[in-house]
Amino acid sequence: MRDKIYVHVADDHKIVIDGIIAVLNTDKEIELNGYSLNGKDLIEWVENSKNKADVLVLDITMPGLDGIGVLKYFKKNKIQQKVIIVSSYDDIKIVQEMLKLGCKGYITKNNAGEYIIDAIKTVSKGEQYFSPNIQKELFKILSGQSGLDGDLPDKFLLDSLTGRELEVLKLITKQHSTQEIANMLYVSVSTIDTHRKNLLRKLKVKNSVGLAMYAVRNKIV
Amino acid sequence: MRDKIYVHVADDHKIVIDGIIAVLNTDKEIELNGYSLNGKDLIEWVENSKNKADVLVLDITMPGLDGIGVLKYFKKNKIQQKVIIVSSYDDIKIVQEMLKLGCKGYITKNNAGEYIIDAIKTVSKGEQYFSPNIQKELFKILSGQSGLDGDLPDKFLLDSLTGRELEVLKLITKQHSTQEIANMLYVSVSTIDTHRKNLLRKLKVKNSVGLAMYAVRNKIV
DNA sequence: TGGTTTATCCCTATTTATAGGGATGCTTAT
DNA sequence: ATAAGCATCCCTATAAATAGGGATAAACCA
Repeated sequence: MRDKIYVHVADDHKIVIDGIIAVLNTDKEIELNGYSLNGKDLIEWVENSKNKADVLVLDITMPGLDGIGVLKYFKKNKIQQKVIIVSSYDDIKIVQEMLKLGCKGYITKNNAGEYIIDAIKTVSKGEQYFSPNIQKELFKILSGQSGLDGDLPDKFLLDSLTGRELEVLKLITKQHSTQEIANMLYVSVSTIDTHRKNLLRKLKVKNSVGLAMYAVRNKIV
Repeated sequence: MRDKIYVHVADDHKIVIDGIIAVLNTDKEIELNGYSLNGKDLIEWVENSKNKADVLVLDITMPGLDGIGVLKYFKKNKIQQKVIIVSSYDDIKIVQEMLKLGCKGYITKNNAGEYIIDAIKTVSKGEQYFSPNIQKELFKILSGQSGLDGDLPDKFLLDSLTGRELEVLKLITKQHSTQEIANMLYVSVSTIDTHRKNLLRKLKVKNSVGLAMYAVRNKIV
C-alpha cells in the first residue's frame, strides 16, 4: 500500500482545479496526480495511466462528455474507480442518480474546500462520503420527509431524450417548422409532430419557445 | 499611494474563491481584502468598507443579486469601482453589455488563473484588460470580420425595440401565448399580435422560437 | 407647428402548433 | 422470451401564430 493518496481532478474550469489543488496541498497525505479539463481527457488518462489515481474528483457539468457520461462509461466498461462528485447541485435526486452510477462521494461546490480532504480520505478507505448539507438531505429521505416525487432539474431531463428527439429539438431552435424538419429528415409531418409532442411532455414546457429556452439554457445549441 | 493592490473577490462558489486566492497568493504585490459569496454581501461590504479595495473581481452568475446587478447598482449610485468580470461566457455581446455597465476587465473562467494577476495589475493602473480569447473576439468586431455583410449587429437591433416590444418579447420567452400576454397587459390580442409582428420584422427572425433565441442570446432574459 | 414614433386596435386568410387518441414494426435489455 | 423503449405513422379537433393590409389618438421632438 502506498503511503500517499493519489488524486486526479477533472473540471472544465481551470480556476476550480486551482482551488482544489490549493486545498489539497495543505494536506501532506494527499498527492495530486494530474488533472483533466473534460471527460474525454479524463477517460483517456484513466485508460492509459494504469490506475495511478486512488480517487477521482469530478465536476458534473463539463462540455462534451460530462461527469455523468464518465460514470456511465466506467460502469459500462467495468472500470473500478473511486469517484467523488463535486457539483453545484444540492438536489438529492441528483445525488441518488450519481450513486446509482457508482460514485462514492458527493460534495457541493459551495463548501467543497471545507470537506474535500475528508471526502478523499474517507473514500480512499472504501467508504462513502457526503458533505453535511447532503447528509442532511439524505437523512430527510430516510426519515420520510422527502419530496422524492418532485421533478428532476433540467440536466436530468436531458438524459431522458432520445437521439431523434434531440435532433428534432435542435432543428426547432433553428426556427424550422414541423413541415421543414420532416423534409430534412425524410419522414412524415406526423412523425415530427409526435417527436415535438414528446419533447413538450418530457421537458415539461408549454410550447416551442419553451423548447428553445430549454435547449439554449442547457447548452444544446 | 499604497504599495499593494487590494482585491476583493465575489463568487457564489467558495471553491472558485479558493482558487483565485491561491493564484493571487503567488504575487506579493497583490493582497486579498476579503471576499463575498453574493452580490448583496459585496455591495454591503463596498458601502461599509470606505473603498478599501482597489479592484473587485466578480462572477457574473450569482444567486440573488448577480454581477450584472452589482454593476448596475454601482452605475446608479455613482460608485467608482474597478471591476473585473470573471465569467463562464465567452460571448462577445455579454462583454459589450458588461463594458456598457462600466466594468474594466473581462476574463473567462477557463483561463482565469493564467491572466487574473495581469488583469488586476492592468486595471489597477486605470487601464482595461481582456483575456486573449476575448481580445481576439473584440479585434474581430473592430476589424469588421465579425460577420455579416450588411446586417446590423444584434446590439443595434436591440436598441431599435420600443419599451412595449421589449416587454412583449420577455413575456413570449416565458412561454405565454398572445392571448395570455394581452390579458396580462390589459390590451387586446390584436395589439400583441402587432407587437409580435413588429418584433419578427425588426429582429429578422422567422418565428417566436427565433425571438426567444434572440432574447436569450442577448441577455434580455 | 408639423412630422414621427408609439401604442393601440381592426380585418381577412392561411399556415402551424398543440392536444388527445391509437397503431406498428424493430431493437434492446433482463 | 418477453417486456420495454424507440421511431415511425395515422386520425380528429381546436388553438395559436403568421402574413398582408389599414387605422387612430397621443406623445414626442425639431
